[in-house]
Amino acid sequence: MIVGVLVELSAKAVDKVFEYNVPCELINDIKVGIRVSVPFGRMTLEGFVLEIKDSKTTSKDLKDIISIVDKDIVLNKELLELGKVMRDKTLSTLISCYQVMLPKALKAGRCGNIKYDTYYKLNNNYDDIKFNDKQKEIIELVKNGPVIRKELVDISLSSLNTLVKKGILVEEKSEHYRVDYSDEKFVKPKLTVEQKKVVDEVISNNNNNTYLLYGVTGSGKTEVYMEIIEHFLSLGKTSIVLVPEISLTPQMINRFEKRFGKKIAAIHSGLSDGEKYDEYRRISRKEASIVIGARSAVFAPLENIGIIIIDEEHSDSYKQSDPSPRYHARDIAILRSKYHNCSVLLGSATPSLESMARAEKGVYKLLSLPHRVNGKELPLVNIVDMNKEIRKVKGHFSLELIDAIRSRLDRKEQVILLLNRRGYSSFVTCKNCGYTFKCPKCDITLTYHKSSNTLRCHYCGHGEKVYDICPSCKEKALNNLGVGTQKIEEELNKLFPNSKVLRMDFDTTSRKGMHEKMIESFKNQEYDILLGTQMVAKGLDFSNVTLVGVINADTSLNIPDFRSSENTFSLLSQVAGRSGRSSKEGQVIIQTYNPEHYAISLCKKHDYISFYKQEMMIRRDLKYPPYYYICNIRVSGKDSNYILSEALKIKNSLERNLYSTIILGPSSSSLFKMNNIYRYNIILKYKREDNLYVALSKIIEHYISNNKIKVDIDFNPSQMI
DNA sequence: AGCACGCCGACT
DNA sequence: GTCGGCGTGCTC
Repeated sequence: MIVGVLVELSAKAVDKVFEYNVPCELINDIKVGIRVSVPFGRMTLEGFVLEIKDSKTTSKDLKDIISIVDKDIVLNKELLELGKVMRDKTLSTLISCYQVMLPKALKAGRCGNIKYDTYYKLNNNYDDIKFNDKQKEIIELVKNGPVIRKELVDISLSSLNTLVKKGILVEEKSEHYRVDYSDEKFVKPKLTVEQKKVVDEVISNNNNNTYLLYGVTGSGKTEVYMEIIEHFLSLGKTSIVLVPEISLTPQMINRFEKRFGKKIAAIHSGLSDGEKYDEYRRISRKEASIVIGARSAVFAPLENIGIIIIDEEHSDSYKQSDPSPRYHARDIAILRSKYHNCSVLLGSATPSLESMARAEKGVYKLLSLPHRVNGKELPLVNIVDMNKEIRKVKGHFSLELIDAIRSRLDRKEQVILLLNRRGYSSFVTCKNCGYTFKCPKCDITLTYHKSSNTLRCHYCGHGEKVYDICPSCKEKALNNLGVGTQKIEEELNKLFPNSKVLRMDFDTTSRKGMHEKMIESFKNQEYDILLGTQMVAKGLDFSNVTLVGVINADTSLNIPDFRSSENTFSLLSQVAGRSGRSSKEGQVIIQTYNPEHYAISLCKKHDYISFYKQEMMIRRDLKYPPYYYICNIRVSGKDSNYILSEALKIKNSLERNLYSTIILGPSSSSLFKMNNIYRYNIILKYKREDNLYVALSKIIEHYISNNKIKVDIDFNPSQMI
């Protein structure tokens, strides 16, 4: 038997099928999609069997497969095909596409460990032997059926082994899952008319549709998801729910567990590799039929999928950007939905412009939930103009925000404060008027480069000198921005010495389980104020929170990215939605130096539609998505001169081969020199370019086995650093 | 990724 | 004359 094997090395040069002979003793166990161990050059590698080329013959020119790694298939037919489409769409290696689908324990070159429970039971014919007291005790314990080892208290392993040796006891092993879900029953809430309508639409139309569910914060999207899942469960179909990792908290998993019990498998970063492996096996064995997880859960090996749900669909966490393959979970979901002939449901209070535009064109079907389930209006949003407040503020707090916090503390209500700290790049603003430097061609914030004391645009490479006088108000008040949560915490402690502040940011939540613990203790009202970065904005549901304060709305607005307005609008809307979620009225206070910016003023009105329309006009004028696609070509290496000259060559070659594409750059990256690696970006903007994949593949081909330069291609990048 | 092959500089 | 530098190419 001859099989085609893809080995575990993720390099373009070896990203192809190699043929091997299968020795006779392995023939019966060989299946497509299995993991095998093979000799490769002087190495021994693991890989996946992709095809059975010839079931009869063998060839002298081929090497033999060494062994089969695990007896079960790790990649089914659907995933094997999906990987090939992914490779073609992302221009990455096939092996990397397969590896990203699997939990660590099942990736080629890794091994997982399975935990077992040991049981002891009585062998059928054991009499006519003399027992001592200990042995009689054991027999007494196990005579009514198998007993698990850990329940045999005070009994040593050696006495058990003796009985096993004598053939009196039989030892049995069964797999033990490290994660367990309760099966408590739960009364489901009654849906509103609005919610029911959405559910009916999705379940009645049992076709291959992509729905965009635009539902305001607190409109009960999760309830809708669960109702739809239940419907498909009753038809014997499975479901996938994708959630941004940050909102995949025990609080959230609990809601699904209460409704579906052991039917769910939740895959999140809080699980160990072993626990993830166990969850994955429960899915493969059809023991779990509802998978909840972050981006990679879109590859869950479910069969007979009824619905794929992507919650907070605008979240950039659905795009994998760092290691290749640079895929978007939404694209994968849609590909899988075609295979399963099921629908995809994208949900958000602030849909991405791409999705909304598709819904408008009729590519997606638009559904909406315009009201909150508690019947309350969305919270009142007050904008504090920090330009006017500047002489009255104490540290980073305006008097208005201080008063509002004080009144909640007096009423024993809770406060969430958002310190907006998206991104890492530094930019220059005017302390006096809020002016920021923008690129005249690209309309994005210029980034400050300390080494050359210049401001640069990362899109087109435009650069200008830094002045210390603001061109707008002529004051000498320019500064580099960036505040930390510790600083704000100190200010809070001074302003409200009797209040308990819980600080939640990357530093305080990096220890395993801390994020969950903090959310739990804030919910139990052990703290008065929750101060945090982006992570306090999503999905949290605290009934006693009646005030949300945004310390600095502008930071995300000033990020050098064409999506900065969109990201700001959605962040502010999301965090505003944390206020007034139960019977008490909610309020939101947003501090900003740009009160008239549409991303902020329209957030005050909770007016997503107007924001969408205004932002779309800008995107059209500046040729950004969703009007144009963007592709980023990142060229990196140690020799700066060589990298730049090759980047220019790439640009020239693209200019010769592409006809309707706008080519920008090469421009130096904001992390221009990182670990002594220099980076340049070439950005492509195109509507339709038939020759694009061919042209880009040729470039990749050209640099195969050139280790002085690395060329990475990112279609629809979420950010371009 | 590894490892061999191969073609030019400074050495016993 | 040889040792070794690492650029190039191959691995079923």
